[in-house]
Amino acid sequence: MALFISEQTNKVDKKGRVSVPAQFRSALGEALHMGIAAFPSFSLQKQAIDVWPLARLEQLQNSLDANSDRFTAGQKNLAQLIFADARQLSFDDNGRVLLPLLLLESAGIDEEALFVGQGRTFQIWSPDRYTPYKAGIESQVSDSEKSLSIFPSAEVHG
Amino acid sequence: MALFISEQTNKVDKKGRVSVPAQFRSALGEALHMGIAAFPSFSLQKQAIDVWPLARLEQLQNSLDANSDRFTAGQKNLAQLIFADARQLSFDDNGRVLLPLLLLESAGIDEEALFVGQGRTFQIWSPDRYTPYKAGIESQVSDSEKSLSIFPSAEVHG
DNA sequence: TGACTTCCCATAAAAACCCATGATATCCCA
DNA sequence: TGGGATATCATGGGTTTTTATGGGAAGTCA
Repeated sequence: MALFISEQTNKVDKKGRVSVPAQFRSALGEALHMGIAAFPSFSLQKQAIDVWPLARLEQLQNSLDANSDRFTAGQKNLAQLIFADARQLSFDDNGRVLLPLLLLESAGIDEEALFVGQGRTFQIWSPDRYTPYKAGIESQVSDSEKSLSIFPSAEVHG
Repeated sequence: MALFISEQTNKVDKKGRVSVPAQFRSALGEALHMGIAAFPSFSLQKQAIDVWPLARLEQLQNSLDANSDRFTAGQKNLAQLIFADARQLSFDDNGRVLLPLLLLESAGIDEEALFVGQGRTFQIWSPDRYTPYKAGIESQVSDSEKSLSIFPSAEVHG
């Protein structure tokens, strides 16, 4: 499955429907039919919505089944919370999903939903919340980190 | 995949399309079909556009998945920003890509786009911005650096 | 019944696709 | 080696398709 990249703002209609950006849908590929899981982003203190392809949740469960000992108690708790809070979303014929009210509220989303690619997953933000959040992230990257190749191994392998 | 070298200026038409130099396209080889990712260059304070073959982004994601501990917090943030700011561009039958307005604006590109090879990646500049930038770079190379047989690794790797 | 979905159709804007052209560059053969 | 024939390239413009979005009708569940 391809990566989720780029940002895009789409409208939330009065029924709570939003178009998932076409690029994200095609990045899902086969996984499109399985659907996606959305839950308040724990890493962001529930400021936004995290979206995973359902297959990724299955992977997590498989991991837990197979190597339970490799997870800390905290990680297991987190997994529990994710399974509890996640909502499975499915696509209509136009590539839209219905965002449950609970999720919209927790992310402070009203009329517009901002989709943000994060590689293997993506997020959905209220534009108002995203702007300052992103500025914060940017300020946490030092100039030297910006100018150096982001690949630790790039200098070695070339 | 071959390297991106040389400079070339091409026109941006009113639809926002630009021909990617044929040499760059052939340097992409197979990667041409995967497409490329373009984002405001962090190392250049967003003065220009950085372009990576999509495969390079995938490499980065794989790296993050496998060796998360080898990255600094700042590098992880930078990766997040890249995934958010990058736009996936694909080629039409004539070797053109559609440059999103946001990227054109951030790079100050109007009618002409200057492609600059950077080895494994390339940049896209507004010609107006590039000229003084390049002059600055040149002035920062000392005479001794110019005259030395450069690059320690050149003799090693060949 | 009433709230909420799901399914269907309509539409404007944007993007992808297709074809045409002039300018270079490359090839080929006498 | 000259020079016409042949590709390739950059560029423009029209047409078709996709995308995002809205709303109605039918279906579902409590």
